[in-house]
Amino acid sequence: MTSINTRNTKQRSTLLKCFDENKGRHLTVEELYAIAKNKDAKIGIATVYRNVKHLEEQGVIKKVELPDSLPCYEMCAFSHEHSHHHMICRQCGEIVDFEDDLLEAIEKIVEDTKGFTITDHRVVFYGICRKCKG
Amino acid sequence: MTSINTRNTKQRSTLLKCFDENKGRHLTVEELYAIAKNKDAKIGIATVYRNVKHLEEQGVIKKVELPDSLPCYEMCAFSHEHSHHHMICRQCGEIVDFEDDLLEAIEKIVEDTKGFTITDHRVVFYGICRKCKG
DNA sequence: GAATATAATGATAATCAGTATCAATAAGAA
DNA sequence: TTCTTATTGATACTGATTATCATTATATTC
Repeated sequence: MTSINTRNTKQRSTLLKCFDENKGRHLTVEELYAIAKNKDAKIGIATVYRNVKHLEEQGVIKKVELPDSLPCYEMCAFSHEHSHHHMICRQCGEIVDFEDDLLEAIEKIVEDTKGFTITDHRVVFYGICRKCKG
Repeated sequence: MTSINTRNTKQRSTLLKCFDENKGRHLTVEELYAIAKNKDAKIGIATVYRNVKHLEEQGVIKKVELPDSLPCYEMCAFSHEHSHHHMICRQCGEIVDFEDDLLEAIEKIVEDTKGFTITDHRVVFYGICRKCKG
């Protein structure tokens, strides 16, 4: 379970536990820091930044960048189980996930016409959610 | 041609001219500042930031946020003429535009299943471009 | 065209997210 | 237990963006 040049510290497993207990949420570094503080009041913000970078490099968590907001992170396990994209409501700001692999057809067309081999994509839809439509 | 509570300054039209002469490019604030300096050596960076925000609010330019990079701006006229998305090559970093309205089918599905009325979308594809594939 | 009100400017201080530094700590191998 | 060094916490620093403020200049009114 131990990687080369990596040590399993109390802080790192605390942060992993935070992600694990918040599957399905996207956490900013500050949010993660606040949650982690409840488990380890002495944890430092720099440690949170360092471990977020580290866990992202290890492929444990995934960065989610939505427009006009700070980057968020979520567990890869979750995002793999449910390959999903994001919809943002222009009115209430709520972020709704939706599972989907409908983009594959589009990717095929782009690959054919542009000679561009697509490995990944990020998609955000904007609109008005069901709730705000009343 | 004059809006309420708005004055057409030399600096603002300089910046508009910069955008107009760079249609199809995405400019960061710093890039815009450098280009504008050639036309008006005395223009200040704060003025560039202020006018970018102003022009965006007026719907004259559009913010383009790509992952892991600074926000860019482009003229809306251009982005309307050619509704386009972005492909980023993982190898050389080149950003390729592609025109498309293939997402409409997907939007219809999302609207039907989620009750979410979609008004806009932002899409980034990642992959390897033709050049890098050799 | 002069007077006027105030939007806009330029310079720069302040803010904010994220990174670098560094001495102290602690994980894990020997 | 000893030892190497990855990691930590505190904090200084950086770079991008925003706020402040005295000054300038636009556009309206006379």
